[in-house]
Formats: sequence, structure tokens, C-alpha cells
Amino acid sequence: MPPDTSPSVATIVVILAVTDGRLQVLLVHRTGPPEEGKWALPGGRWDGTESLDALATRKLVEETGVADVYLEQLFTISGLDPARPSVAVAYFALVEAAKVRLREEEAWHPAWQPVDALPPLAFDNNRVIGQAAARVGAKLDYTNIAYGLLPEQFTLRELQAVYEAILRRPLDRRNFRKRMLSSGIIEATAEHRRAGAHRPAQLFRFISREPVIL
Amino acid sequence: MPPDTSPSVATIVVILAVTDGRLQVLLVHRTGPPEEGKWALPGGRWDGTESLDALATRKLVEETGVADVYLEQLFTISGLDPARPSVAVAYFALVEAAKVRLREEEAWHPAWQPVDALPPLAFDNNRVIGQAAARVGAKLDYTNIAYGLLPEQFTLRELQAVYEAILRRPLDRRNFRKRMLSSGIIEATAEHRRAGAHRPAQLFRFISREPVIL
DNA sequence: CCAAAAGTGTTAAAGCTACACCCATGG
DNA sequence: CCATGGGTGTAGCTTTAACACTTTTGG
Repeated sequence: MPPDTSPSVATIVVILAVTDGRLQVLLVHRTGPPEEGKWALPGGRWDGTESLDALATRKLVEETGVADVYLEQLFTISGLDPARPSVAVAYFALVEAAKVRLREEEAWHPAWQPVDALPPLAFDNNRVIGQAAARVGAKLDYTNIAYGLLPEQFTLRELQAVYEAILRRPLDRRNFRKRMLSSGIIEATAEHRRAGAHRPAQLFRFISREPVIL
Repeated sequence: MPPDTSPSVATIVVILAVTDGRLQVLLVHRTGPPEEGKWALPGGRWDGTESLDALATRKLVEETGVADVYLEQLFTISGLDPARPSVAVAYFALVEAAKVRLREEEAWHPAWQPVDALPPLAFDNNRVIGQAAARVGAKLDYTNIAYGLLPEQFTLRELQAVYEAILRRPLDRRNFRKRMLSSGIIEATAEHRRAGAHRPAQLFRFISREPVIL
């Protein structure tokens, strides 16, 4: 077979969720060269039969079992593979941790790892994850992006936990409530959630669940 | 020749500048199918010998004669060409209008056209330009992005004209000055510019000319 | 001395931060 | 009745918006 000089196109997906009060990223173990044995972001080769977005979504569903998630492009880089022309399109996705079912029996052992304490990863995956986390943090301020990390209905406390995990600092409960309610991105539902020996919490929802891309 | 099914990779560049108090985009006339004769964004096929960023930069220099400009990725789309797998990486660039020398003698007749009054363009170029303009507008607020549209030194009035062209609304001169100076992104130089029968204007510069990517 | 653009300060309104007590519930 | 987390208001401070007169220059 002659050396292949036609460009290779691939996607990489930074899958993020909040569990245990921390922002976590889904990593897999590389089972082949290069960088075999290292942790890396999931991804896959593009064969041109579907759109890039569809490929990224499919990879996501394969790893997490979750459909209908927040998916956004990060950037595209060329030249990762020294052997041939290559382009990698990086995405990030936000998923609701409770809905995810990892395929832990697979050879690549998918696992959540906290974004703020990652080991050195294959390629420049640390940088890619850092960029994704920074983008999400910036968008918390002026978009509804947190809807991707939460169920349809949620308490203000749960919403605040998501914000705190991403911003990595505690927020004042009263000010947070006021800011969220006056922002116009969430609204109260008629329902409450009873959970333990205390006053039930009102449930809220995002008024819009459409992504905002700038 | 057999049908080519290996993926085609191309770049598209939205080149923006401010002239006549308006945000303008550089368009070229398409000289071949598809969409022959329509206005479109400049771009070019990637052959894998240089990075995508280098290709976009080169296209930019070819069209404008300007080096050392602000260049940022917008997004990547697949499936523009129905005949084969294709990927297009869209960039936007900011240039200083005064430095540009268009190659008007070329067959494709490059020309500036105001972003707020574009004719229907080839492919989805209208959408791409809209997205670029929106991104620049959003980044005006919290980055030094305007440095790409201005010379090294400039008056506050010139800076304000750039902001007004992009935001499409007038700004108060006094508040603008206070906001800019307290933002810490610009600083006064020792120089002034004399221009006509009025008080000379102090010249300013951006403290940092590094792009901020989120 | 006139025309033209540059430079400057104050006041009111809105928004943000910090902070402590009462409420509803289950056990 | 007690422990637990949910819900609320206010005062000081900072930030933003609106607005008009003086300065420097060239002709």
C-alpha cells in the first residue's frame, strides 16, 4: 500500500459533567500507539458519511449512553499526526452526570476524572480540556449553558453547586438566588421536592434550552 | 480519473475592517462553479503542507497585502460540497483598513462591503459573516480585540469610532474615555497628533496586543 | 476672534456584596 | 422539640448613565 497522503479528519470530544461538587471530564485509556497506555480524550476518525457534529454526537452516545446533550465546537487543529496531513476537530459536551452509564467493561476503561487534578494526558489533551473548562466558565455568566449539566427540573441549590464546581469558588446563596431569578434564564415551576427532614425546595427550570453560540 | 472520495479540507476567511464608520467585510467574485458569479468569502483548498492557520494567514496576505493581523477561528463545518466529503474551517481576521491594498485588477475583484447591508452571498456565507461580527462585538466588552482594527497608536476618538461601528450605536465620549482608561487595556503615550484647527489629541496604545481566545 | 474637536466632573440610578434570622419538614 | 436545609431583606459600596462647559489649536 502506498503511503497515504490524503488528509485524515478526526473529532475529539471533551465530555464534562459535575459530580461530587467538581467538574469532571470523561477520559479513556489508549489501547494502541501512539501514546499507548496513556489517558486521553475519546474521539474517532471521520469517514465522511455523516456530519462532523453527528460523529461527535455518536461518540458521545457510545461512551455515555446519553442522547440530547449540549454539544459545541471548541476549535480545529492541524498537524497532530506527523506522518500525514491531519485535522482534528475538538468539541466539548455537557452531560447530566446522573444519566450517564459508562461502559467500564471496555478495554479503554472510560472514567471520570476531575478537571482540576488531571495527570499528563496524551497529545495536548490537557490544553484542550483547559480551554473547554475556560469556555464553559466564561459562558456561565451570560448564557444558559448550565442547562446542559442539569436535569429538566432542579433546585437552586443544585444549580448553585454546578456554578461553584465550574467557577471553583463558593457563592452566597441569597445573592445567587436573586441574580438567577432576575437574569430571566430560569423560572420557578409549580413543584417542590421533599428530601429529608427540612423544608421542601422549590423546583426551577431553564426558560430556554437552546444553546447560545458566539 | 476515478471519483475522489478522500476528504477535501478548505479554509474560509472573514476579513473585517472599519472604514467610513462601518464594519466592512472583504468579498471576492466567484470565477468558477458552483455559485459562479456570486460574491463570496475568500478561501482556499488545504494541501497539507502547511498548518491551517498558516493557510488562512497566507490567503489573507494575498488578498490584502497586510501581514501580522488578528486571526481567530470561528468554526468548522462539514458537508458543504455535496459531491464528496468536505470540511471547511472558517476564520475571521481583523485588519487595519488604511494598510490594505486590494488587488482590484484580479479576475475576482476583491472589494469591501458593509456587513450591515450585504447582498445574498454564495453558500451560507451570510451566516458565517454574521457570526464573525457577533463574536467581535461580544469580545469588544471584555478583551483587547479592537487592537486588530487600529494602528499601533490611535486617538480615543478613533477607538470610539471602531466601537461604534461594531456595536452600531453611538457612545458617550466622556464615559467611553473613562471606561477605556479604567479598563487597563490601553495606556496613553507621550505623543499627540495635530490635525486641523483644534486642540491636538493624545495618542494611546494597547498595553497588550496578544489575542484572548476563549 | 471664530470654528472645530479635545478634554474634563458631578449627580442619580442601578447593580453588587456582605451579612443573620425565620420557615417547613421528618424523625 | 430538635436538627436540617430552604427561603428572605437591607445597608453600604461600586458601577454605570446622563449630561455641558472649558481648552487648545489653525486660519
